[in-house]
Amino acid sequence: MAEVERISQEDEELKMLRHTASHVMAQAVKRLFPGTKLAIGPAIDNGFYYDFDSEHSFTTEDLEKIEAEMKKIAKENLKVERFTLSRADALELMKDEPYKTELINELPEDEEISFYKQGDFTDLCAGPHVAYTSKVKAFKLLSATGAYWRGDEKNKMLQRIYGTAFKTKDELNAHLEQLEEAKKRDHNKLGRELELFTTSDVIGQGLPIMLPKGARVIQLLQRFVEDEEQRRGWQLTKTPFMAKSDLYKISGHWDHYKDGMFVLGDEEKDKEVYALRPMTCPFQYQAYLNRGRSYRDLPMRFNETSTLFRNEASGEMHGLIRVRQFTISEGHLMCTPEQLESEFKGCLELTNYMLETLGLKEDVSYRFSQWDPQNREKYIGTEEQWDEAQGTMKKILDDLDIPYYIGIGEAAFYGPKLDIQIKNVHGKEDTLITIQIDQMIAEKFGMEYVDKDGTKKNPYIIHRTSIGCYERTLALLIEKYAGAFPTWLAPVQIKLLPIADRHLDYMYDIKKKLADNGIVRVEIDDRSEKLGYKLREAQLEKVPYMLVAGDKDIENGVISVRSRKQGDMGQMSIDEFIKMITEEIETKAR
RNA sequence: GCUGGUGUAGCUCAAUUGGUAGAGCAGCUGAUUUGUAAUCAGCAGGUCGCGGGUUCGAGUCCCAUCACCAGCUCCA
Repeated sequence: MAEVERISQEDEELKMLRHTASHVMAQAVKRLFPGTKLAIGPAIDNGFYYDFDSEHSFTTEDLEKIEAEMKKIAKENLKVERFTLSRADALELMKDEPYKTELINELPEDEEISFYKQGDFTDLCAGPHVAYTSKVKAFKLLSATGAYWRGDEKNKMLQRIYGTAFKTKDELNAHLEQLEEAKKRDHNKLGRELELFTTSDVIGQGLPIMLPKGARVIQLLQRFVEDEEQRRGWQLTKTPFMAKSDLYKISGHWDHYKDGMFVLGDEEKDKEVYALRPMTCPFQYQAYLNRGRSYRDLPMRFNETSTLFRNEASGEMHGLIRVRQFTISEGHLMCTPEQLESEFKGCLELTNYMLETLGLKEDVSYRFSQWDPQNREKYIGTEEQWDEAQGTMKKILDDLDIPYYIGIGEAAFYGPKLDIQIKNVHGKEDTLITIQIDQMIAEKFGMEYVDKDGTKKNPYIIHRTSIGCYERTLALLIEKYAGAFPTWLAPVQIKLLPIADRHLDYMYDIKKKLADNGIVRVEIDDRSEKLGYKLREAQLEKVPYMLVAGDKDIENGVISVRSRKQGDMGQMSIDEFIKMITEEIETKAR
């Protein structure tokens, strides 16, 4: 299948409309805040933005004013006209716009310099646009935030206003409603409400506390992953959470990643400096180096449920998606060049199996992350080595028919990656899983094997995760299922509801019987009679099964079953129920 | 790290221009014994994120700091 374009589902017309909306917004801002300088204002997925440089910092109230002005501009029904200028005339026209001037100066010699004009507003722009401002009628400004000029943190921070626009008011309202719905599924809100995790001011940023229910889900995932990996020939290691700086100097992390590490001690003063590990690689390599290896030992597949520490910048943290301490289903695979393709395939198959089981398979996309030859200091190795590693990966991806897109500059410092990307409920994309080929680091660590011909060679290394890191994966699962986990993963699978106090003992018997059959994620609501069946929504909706018992059930020795999926299932014997739920858990049904 | 916003009870939110911190839900106690979204009564719950300052007096104003949120940059 090879490289694919990421096709935007939006049609060109909608893009044009949004682009024009961004011009209308810029026009409104110029009218209301005359000194404002313009940067850029494109259409994006789901909307548009414009970056401004202004003394005034835009507030929510300003957004309302700008919206009102935009409505006026739409009403004025200005014609949107395109014209072109010579470079000199273009620079003259934009002499008060430093950002536009910079853009004009960087346009290639032979490029046509086009402008779009609507009434009192003219903007440097490649277009295209809709013909009249009156087309921009169903729009809404969403937020005012900061953004660096040209996306570079060394540049000035500008003010970005995001908005969205649709052809009709109905479509706009539907979209806004969708945004509200997404907020409700947000793992950072829902996960706290459901008591999966919390945070604490005195523990610190990016260090979530897993509450019993969240810890339970992660434990279930972890057992599932470790068992499956073992089945597929992976060997578990347990390596230290920290090491002397020596280790990271060999791996190159000390030079390339030190800012991202928690360093214990002072390099100037202390004889030895330690650092918490930001990745597992160099530790598992030591396991490989335990003794001499032969080609007969390969492939060697090491896995580890590995806790890592990364000193992320303070503004980066987000719920369980971006944290400073996390636990990843880590693995490193040492193999011969001949084995690389089939082993890579094995890693991918394992990953796909995990994604399918979790129900996330249809939500991911594949990114072939390559180095950026323009930014050499970010990477180790020679151009030849990178060409070879990327060539190998390309061949593998093509042979495996993976529909990928390319991400330049997204590679690890030691090699290319296949990143499996997923979007959260707000449409923001993150890496869930990564599989990387590394043809460079084995040599640095002196990792060798004796080949058939008696010569020593460096193995190829695949760095990979099978399910990603548990915190992030949990976050995505919370959002995917809106907190209603599949039965096999649900922290509480069954809620027992006695009708009245006198039915409580019966429920304790039921609970014991379930426990005897290995079903322990069970809660008795022993206050249900006190609450008058006032059941908390969050709990009720998120629990796969509720078992109710009253006089009639006890008389017949049965329970009344209510399933989240199927509703009222009527009465059944406890044995029947156990059989049913056990099967559901075993098949990991969604 | 940068830009902007937000921190009042477990949760959702009040508190005139600076003048004694309130409500609903949740919790606890008691009554009620009821077939699935709200039974009744009572009780308790707060160093207004933390620390300074201004003031006769600060939840309200100022400074600093921590955390949370949106975005940028960075990243699993």
